[in-house]
Amino acid sequence: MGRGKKAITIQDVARTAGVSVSTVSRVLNDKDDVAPETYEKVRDVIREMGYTSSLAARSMRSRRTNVIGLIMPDVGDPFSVQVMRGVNRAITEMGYDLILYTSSSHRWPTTAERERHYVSLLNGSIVDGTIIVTPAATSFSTSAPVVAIDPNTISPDCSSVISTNHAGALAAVEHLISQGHRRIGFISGRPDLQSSQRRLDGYQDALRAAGLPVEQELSVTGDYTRETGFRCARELLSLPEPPTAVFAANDQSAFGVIEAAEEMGLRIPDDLSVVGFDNVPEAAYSNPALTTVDQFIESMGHIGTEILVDLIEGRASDVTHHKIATQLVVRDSCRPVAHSSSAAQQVTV
Amino acid sequence: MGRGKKAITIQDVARTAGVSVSTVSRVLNDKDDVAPETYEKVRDVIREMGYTSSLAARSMRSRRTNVIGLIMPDVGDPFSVQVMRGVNRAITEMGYDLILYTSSSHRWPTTAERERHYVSLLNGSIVDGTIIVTPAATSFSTSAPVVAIDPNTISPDCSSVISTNHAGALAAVEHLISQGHRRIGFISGRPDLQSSQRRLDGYQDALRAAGLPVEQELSVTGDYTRETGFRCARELLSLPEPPTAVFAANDQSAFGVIEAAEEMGLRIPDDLSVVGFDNVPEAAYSNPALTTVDQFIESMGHIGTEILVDLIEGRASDVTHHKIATQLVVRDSCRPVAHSSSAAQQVTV
DNA sequence: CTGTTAGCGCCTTCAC
DNA sequence: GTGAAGGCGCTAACAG
Repeated sequence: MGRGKKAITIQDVARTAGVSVSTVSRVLNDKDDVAPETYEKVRDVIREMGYTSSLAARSMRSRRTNVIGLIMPDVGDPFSVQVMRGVNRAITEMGYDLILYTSSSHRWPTTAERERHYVSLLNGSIVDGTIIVTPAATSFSTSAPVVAIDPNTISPDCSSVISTNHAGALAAVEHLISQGHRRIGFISGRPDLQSSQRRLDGYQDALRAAGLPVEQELSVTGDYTRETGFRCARELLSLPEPPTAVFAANDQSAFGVIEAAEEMGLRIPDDLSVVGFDNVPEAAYSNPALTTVDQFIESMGHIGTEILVDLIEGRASDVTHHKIATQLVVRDSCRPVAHSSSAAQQVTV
Repeated sequence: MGRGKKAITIQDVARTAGVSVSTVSRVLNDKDDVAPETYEKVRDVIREMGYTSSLAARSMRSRRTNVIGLIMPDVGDPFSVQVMRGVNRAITEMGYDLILYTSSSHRWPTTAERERHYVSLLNGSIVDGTIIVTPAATSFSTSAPVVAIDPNTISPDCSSVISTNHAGALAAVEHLISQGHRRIGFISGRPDLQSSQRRLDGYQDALRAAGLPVEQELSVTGDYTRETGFRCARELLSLPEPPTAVFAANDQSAFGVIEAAEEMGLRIPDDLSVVGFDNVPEAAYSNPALTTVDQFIESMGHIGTEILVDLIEGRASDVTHHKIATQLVVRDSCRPVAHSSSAAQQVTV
């Protein structure tokens, strides 16, 4: 609707209802010491005028807005979207509103600075607390609580939610090994994230446990994006002796691997086995359906929100680091190496 | 980081810089009447203290926050995500910040009421204007401008961005007809949206133009979701005389159709041709790759933002309704009916 | 029960 | 070029 219509304030409501602003405020905040008839009358006026109290003014007076902030690195990537779903479900249950903050990355030199800017912008202003997904920053100066989903390696002194990345990676690589794969490539995630580091450890530990060599050339550094997964896969598959299987640190990277393999004329799983990590919804729909490690991302968002609300409402005060158990999900992107064409290849060599 | 740390205010900055708050305010807003040395000093103090002005207080005084709001029906659905990408790119270019508002749906009886709540909550408060995606509400009482992406049928008196839905649907169905399909099913979208209505019109007009009958049973009402697409497809394919092709009003529905077809043992495109609408990124990755109508969703978000910013900055005052041209994208989910098994079926009947 | 009085943190005249 | 005062819309004491 058009311009010029000045927003109606609590004053307008008070005037037309014939009461004082404080009475309206009381009704707004459901204080009990208001006469039923007055309450009704004010409620009616509020409804009729379509009045909504100004978030800005409200948050300036009371230290509670019932709004929580969510800061994510990139809207649109499946991981973040899943976290958001969990957060959204949680706030619904707990009676909060959600504000997602995002911004022009180019105005800030580094992601970390950008994040810090948002946190201080939101926190102690219009938001009671903030959830930050895969943070690059390691500390925040703010009066309101912050919880990190998939935190940085520099363990921040804020609460966090993370999954059992090491165990998950172990399970994924063991699965591959049990299928007879000996040359297993690895594409890591964003190096600054705990999850990435732990998955690399898991990969290497699985190899060692099976008595396999940990070869440098089979392990390349990615950043959890599809594009990088694609590039890294090309690199791995162009090796003189390419891997027969690739463990990608997340599903996005795994999709990149599949794309690269297809482009190079390799069939999955016949010529190359691929395992991802995350179990984003797309993993089930991809072709072939992706074998991956479920880390219950939605739950991570949900639990993170619960922790945050506990902090906000004073039910908790310590920093907590919640761990979520992962689970291997076997689908169609892997098969025993014996039947793969690489085996045939070995014969010819 | 921890609790208790009271947020630092402009007063703190003023005190430690040895100037008055108004001087700090001037520096903050880049007013020119500040002595260079004072400016430098204040800037330094601000940086050192890590001060960020309170969004709440700021937006209460000045009618400009450089933040625009985005309200979408469901975070996570590909259409909304694409719009968000476009909006995000636009605000980056124009130096704005973005706040996405979402909330507990159960607290509000209808989507429309919820939307109105957000608009009045954000607008005239912490946001200079709002973009609303596929709105259910038809009007908003607010002082700040609003632009709708894919607006409601009740043409709202706010600016909007929409694509040439009729032409797009026409092209899609003509494509199917040119391949020999005569029984073409249609799954509509959310009935309250202009886009859905126009796509239905396009479907019917294409049929009529080709001299084909418009049969009631071949046209079912969906709501742009994958689940409903799935249900509708089962319905269509269970008909005594099922269609040989289905035009789904959007890609999500089309994915549902593909899923349903597979579950019923039909192969795509051999046994059933499918066309979608939107050309979301997933359409290219699906199996088979989906033939669809591109409506350049990201551009819709980008252009919508440009319109909004023009409104905010006073460069425009009229409501504008921007149209984006659609384009048919042929991929692998359709094939001429002559080779399909339905043709064989006709022989046996 | 309800109205009056102070500000919350900031920006904007208006003096100096 | 800079400071002081007023008020944005609202809530939280206090009075009555």
